[in-house]
Amino acid sequence: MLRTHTNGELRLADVGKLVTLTGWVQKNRKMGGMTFIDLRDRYGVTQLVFNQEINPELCEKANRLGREFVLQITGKVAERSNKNRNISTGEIEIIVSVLKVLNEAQTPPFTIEDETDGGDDIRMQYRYLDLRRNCVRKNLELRHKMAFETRRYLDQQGFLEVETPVLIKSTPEGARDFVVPSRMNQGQFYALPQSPQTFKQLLMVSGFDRYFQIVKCFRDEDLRADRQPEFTQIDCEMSFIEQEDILQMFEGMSKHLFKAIKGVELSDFPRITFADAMKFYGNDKPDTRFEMKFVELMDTLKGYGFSVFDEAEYIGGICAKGAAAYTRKQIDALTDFIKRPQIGAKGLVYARVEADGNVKSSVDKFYSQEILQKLKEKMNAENGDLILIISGEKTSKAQKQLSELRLEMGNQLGLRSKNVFSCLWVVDFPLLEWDDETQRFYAMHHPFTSPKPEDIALLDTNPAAVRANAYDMVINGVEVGGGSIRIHNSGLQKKMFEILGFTPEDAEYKFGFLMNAFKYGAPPHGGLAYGLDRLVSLFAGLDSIRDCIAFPKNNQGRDVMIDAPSLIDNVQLEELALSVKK
RNA sequence: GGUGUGGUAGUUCAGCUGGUUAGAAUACAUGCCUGUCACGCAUGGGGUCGCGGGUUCGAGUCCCGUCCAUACCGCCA
Repeated sequence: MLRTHTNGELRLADVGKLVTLTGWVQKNRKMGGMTFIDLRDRYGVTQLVFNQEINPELCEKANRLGREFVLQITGKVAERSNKNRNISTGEIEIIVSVLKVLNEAQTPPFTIEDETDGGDDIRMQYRYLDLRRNCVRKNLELRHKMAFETRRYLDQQGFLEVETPVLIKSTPEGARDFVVPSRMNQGQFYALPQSPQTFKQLLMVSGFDRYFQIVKCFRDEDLRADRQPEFTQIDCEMSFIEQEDILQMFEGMSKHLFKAIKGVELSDFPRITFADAMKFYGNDKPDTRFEMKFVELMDTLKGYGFSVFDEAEYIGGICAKGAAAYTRKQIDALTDFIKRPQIGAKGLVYARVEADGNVKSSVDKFYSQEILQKLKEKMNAENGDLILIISGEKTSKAQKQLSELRLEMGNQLGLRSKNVFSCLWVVDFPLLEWDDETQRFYAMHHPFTSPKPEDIALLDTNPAAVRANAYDMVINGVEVGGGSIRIHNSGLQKKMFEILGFTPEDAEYKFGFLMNAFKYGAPPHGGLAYGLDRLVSLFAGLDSIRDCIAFPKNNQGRDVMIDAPSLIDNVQLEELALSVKK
């Protein structure tokens, strides 16, 4: 070993020991007669002292050390005369007697500190330096701990981690596949898995009744702060279970993680149906850290000559507690916010409930105080509250807009603290989703999701109304996981493919292996997959999942550090029998 | 594919209504400094104002195009 201790472990009790440390120069403070160097590694920082009077040559040598030089030093642990209470090793320092430069370093393009002077771009380009920063390293440590606790919990519950292949078959349902050309089978392509979905179902057929895998998944879609082209799932599947068993098992896992990692005891997760989530929050992943539920106002406000409302298919309001003091300027800003093209609302109606109980609205022309009092009652508003109302010609669109407004108000009123965790299950998702553009149904979850038994009859008459045995785990408005009870009957699976517009040949070509497997005794099964990146971000209070990924891609799907993707040379193309369009 | 924001020193940014030699902080270098820990003080070097075109006597600033970054919408079974 090149060292006897790390830079985070020496304390007063170690005073007098002769130690050897290694690490990077965090800071070199030259005081003239003496020099202090902060030596950093992953465990912390230890101060080194060099004294001109005691050892002038060594002190001179220390003065020439730049940031990020790699050192090995030997010296005696001493108590500091001036202690630094801010760091764990702040009561001691090392009086260095031997100094060896293990490697020199160029000056890094940004400072290696929590409050770095580097922007995102330069930090990503030099990610290996960025990862030296305390705050970034901590995120990866948290990620490790969460993966470890996940394995511990699932192992205790009898789950087996089984690896599934990464080179698989392209089945372009849903997200676009990343595709890999085959050299030995020219003109043919593997796809990278969007999830190990079919494989974990096959493992159920094989009798691995409790499977999990912490696994990379790939989707070739546009990126977001919470979306990377490659991301990690905690992928789980169980046999001989019902929906309730899955919810219990993974609610238990979430509770375990919160307890083990954050020391937080969670109470049981409330459950809300998809229909109610849309009705009360306009969102299938509601942020339930705060109430501010939608109140539908068609009966209250329609038919009084205000044409915008009279012609609306939906009128809905939220009640912002204590926000009646909002100025005209603030309300105008909210109006601008929801009018942005991304949200696209036409306008915002507001009603202030004043201190005396009177309601003052932006549509007083059309509504008497009597009606406004009814509105106040319906909204369950108290004096000092602000009622915000959005209407629209299409219910789903207006609810979406109101949802954005609700979240923004939550932000503005400070109701979305990163230290509060509100978990719930959203259940009873629709099985199918109609797409106007292609004039066909798509599976809302995926084509292996089973319909609720009581809704199966509707498959032929009203497919849009069929509910699925599908569920999402939502924490603080983040969809951290989702899953379903699967179809385990080849006949029903065949019917699903039919409804989804697959020809029998198509279904056979893409998923024949699965339907075939179901003929050989498939057990009832179902599962769930967590987005590990999102879960870690949530635990760490990060704004972007990039911050908990060691080497993430940028907005264009590029790794700017290694400069990928890149061109390949003609020899490679020829081997693959590919040509690239110019 | 679309909308918004941004691109100026190694880095993070300021630079107004177009007008002298483009600034600050930090980083870096040199010197001074024996208890610093965001050390301090002094001095210094450092610029293709993303790129191309246009308007103008004159463009970092205005216009057009383009590239890059970023947030969001579409997309994400």
